[in-house]
Amino acid sequence: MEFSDVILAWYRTHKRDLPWRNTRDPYPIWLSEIMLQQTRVAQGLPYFLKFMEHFPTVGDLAAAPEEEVLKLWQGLGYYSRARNLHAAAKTISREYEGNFPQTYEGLLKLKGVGAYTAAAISSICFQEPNPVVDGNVYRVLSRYFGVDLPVNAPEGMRYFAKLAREVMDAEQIGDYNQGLMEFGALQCVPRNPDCAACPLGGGCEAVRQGRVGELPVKLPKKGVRTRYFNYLFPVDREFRTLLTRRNGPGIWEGLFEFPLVESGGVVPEDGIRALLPGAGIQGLGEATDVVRFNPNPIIHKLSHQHLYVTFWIVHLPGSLEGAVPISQMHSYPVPVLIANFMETVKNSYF
DNA sequence: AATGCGGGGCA
DNA sequence: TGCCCAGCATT
Repeated sequence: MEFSDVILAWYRTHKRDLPWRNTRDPYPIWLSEIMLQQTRVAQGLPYFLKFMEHFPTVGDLAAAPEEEVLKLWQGLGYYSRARNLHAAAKTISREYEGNFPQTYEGLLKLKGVGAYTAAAISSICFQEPNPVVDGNVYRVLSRYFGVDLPVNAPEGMRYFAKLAREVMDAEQIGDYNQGLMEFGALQCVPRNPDCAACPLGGGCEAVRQGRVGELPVKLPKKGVRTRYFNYLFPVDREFRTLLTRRNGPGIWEGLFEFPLVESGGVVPEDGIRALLPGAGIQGLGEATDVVRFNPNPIIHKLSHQHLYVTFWIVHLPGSLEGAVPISQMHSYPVPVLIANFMETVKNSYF
């Protein structure tokens, strides 16, 4: 048996029963593919179920306000995926009369759909023979064929794209693609794979050379940036607060947050008042009282940034312009960091 | 060609 | 702690 036959045979007996399998309807396939970009199945699954329930069709998704889409996406990260998902739904609904493009090239035009996702949808839904190349595929191919080109550099990406096409099974492309990814996720795992139990064992170049632990090769990524965030949680006379939308570019674009002042380091208790104007919010200067909420900064780690976050309670004697009742602040799409604070402050303060 | 973009799980 | 995850858009 050659490579693709082993993958297909393995897939038939090991495939997980997931809700987007056993369908060729592009809507759930597309939704799952977007959600699973850089995201584990276990993390994306509940979001998929939630979205399918709220938006049974692409038309339902297109008709929703972006804020509602972001709220449902809250916690899944990489929020541009949600905004692009929504934009693509509008395109499909309004320009394509609710029908998905049925070719790789057509799918590629949709916002948020790149080479991987176009290959996945076109192969699974329309049997177009395009190989998917994701993190799983890089790992399996680099090991089985003993390729040590960096998978995150252009030359390596071109090489693996070509290799992937050469070894695919064009006749059963949908199952082959899903099988190869499933194989990477369950058998050819990143660390300490059980090569003794691998159906490809005999033909694996990495096993033969004793280099399983070295492959795939990845170029080091840039270090993380450290930032200091001071969130001002205004509480006015009528127990209302202020939430503003983050307009990009940058992290959490499209999500809401409390007035924010960034500083060069952790701000002492007697230093916060001088920073209030930095939030650019009228009325904060009239605060009777500004109290640090968390004694030590909350360290919120993102892939590319480490945030040291302090929340400050800003008591206002008057009435705040454009404020939202504290009882309703939970309905806004916010970063996990803000959601956690809202939950804590609700339990400990009010 | 390089960089930025979340959050969670695991050894 | 560092690495990885069904990648993409932007520069």
